[in-house]
Order: sequence, then structure tokens, then C-alpha cells
Amino acid sequence: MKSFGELIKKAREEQNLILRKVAAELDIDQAIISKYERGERKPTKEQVIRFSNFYNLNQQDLLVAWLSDKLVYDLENESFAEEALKVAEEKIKYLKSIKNV
Amino acid sequence: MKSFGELIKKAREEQNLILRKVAAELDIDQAIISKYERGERKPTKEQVIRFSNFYNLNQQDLLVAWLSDKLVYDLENESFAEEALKVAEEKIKYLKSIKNV
DNA sequence: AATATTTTGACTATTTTTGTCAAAACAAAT
DNA sequence: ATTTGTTTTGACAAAAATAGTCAAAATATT
Repeated sequence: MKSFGELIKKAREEQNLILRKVAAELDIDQAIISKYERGERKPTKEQVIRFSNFYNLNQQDLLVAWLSDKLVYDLENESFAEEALKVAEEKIKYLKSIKNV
Repeated sequence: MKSFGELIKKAREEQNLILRKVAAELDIDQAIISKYERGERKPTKEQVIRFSNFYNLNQQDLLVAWLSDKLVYDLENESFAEEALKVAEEKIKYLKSIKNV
């Protein structure tokens, strides 16, 4: 249950790569990648996919980490965050069900 | 498990109010309120609170409806939406637990 | 048909997010 | 302890997303 940033930082360190290199390869400013790793900024979906390819990480796992980070961010410190998540889950299920009719 | 829009539309109709009136009272353009009711646009948190006060709706219920709508919107049609929701829930729980140390 | 209400859509304004860059901070090595 | 390499910070600009305004079109009511 790691954040997107932790996952890409770990991958980079395991592969002994420096930010400058990764930045050049992915054509993303190294300052921004540093911010992604520390969760200070959130990448686009397209960038997440590029990271998963570059580091050879499972794409869906990385997307789930990224998307759940985004949800958590949306929920901020709302006291009713968990209730909103549950309701969202029901709504999603409902939308799916009417989609497959 | 209604959407924010459905809730405020229902409240307005039950109280026999027309958009123009509500718009004047809340100082929000009636076109926008119409869009809120149909889910075409999403209000700010502050506006949600104003609606709950104006229509005498339970504030937290309305906020949960609004926030869960926002989550659903973020998840769009992702096939892994439900997994992301579950992971987000775990992350929220974790964040809460370290907060209360 | 006339009047009242809601919805649509084009346009502008505002806010939020994203990218760029240089320098500061930090770490490692000589 | 200075030089060299790497990461982080922060100010700024660019771009994108969101929000508000307004008038007219569409719809509903009388």
C-alpha cells in the first residue's frame, strides 16, 4: 500500500539511476520528478504509464497507487472521508450495473 | 444514495421554489444552480454548505453526497476504480492512525 | 397564445495545475 | 575542506481546468 512517489523512488534507487538520467529519458524536468517522488505534485495518467514502462513496473499497480493518492488528496482531512468512499463505491457499482444492461 | 444534484432539486421542488428565487437568495446564478441540479457542474464546499442551510438539509449528508460525486467523477470509467477506492480507504485509515499517536 | 421557468451555450474571468529554470541544500569523494 | 555530483526548493511563466455572466432557446404552465 505504497504511494506512487514511494514506488517510483524505490524503483529508481533499485536501478541505480539518478534523477538527471531519468529526466532525460522521460523528458520530464528532474525537479518535477523529485516532487513526484515526494508526493509534492501529482503526475498525469500518461506520465504514470511512462514511468511504469521505464522502470518496468506493473502498469495497473502503479495506476492504482496514483489514483488512490488522488482520491486521498481529494478527501483531505474530511471527518466523513470514509463514508464518502463507501458511498462512492456504491455509486460506482450502480453505474457499472446499468452500463451492462 | 442520491447525487448532490438530485438532493437539491428534490428539496427545491418540495419547497415549491423556483430557480430565480433560490438564485437571488444564495447569490448564485440560476443557470449554475440548474447545472448543479443536473450534475453538469460541481459546486464548491462552501456552496454545498449554503445549500444545506437554505434548504434545511442535513449538512453532512449533503457533503457526503457532493464529495462522493466528486470521487466518482475522478474515477471516471477506470476499470480498476473499485480497487483504487479500497486502497484509498486503507490509506485514509493509515493516515488517521498515525495522526492520533 | 401568453407568460413563467428552466436549460443551453458562447464568452470571460478566475483559479488551479503544470512546466522551466537557477540556485540552494545536501551528500560523497578526493 | 574543497571540489564534484545529486537532490530539493522556490519564484516565475505557461497552460489547462473550472467557475461565473448573460442572453436567448427550449420547455412547461396557465
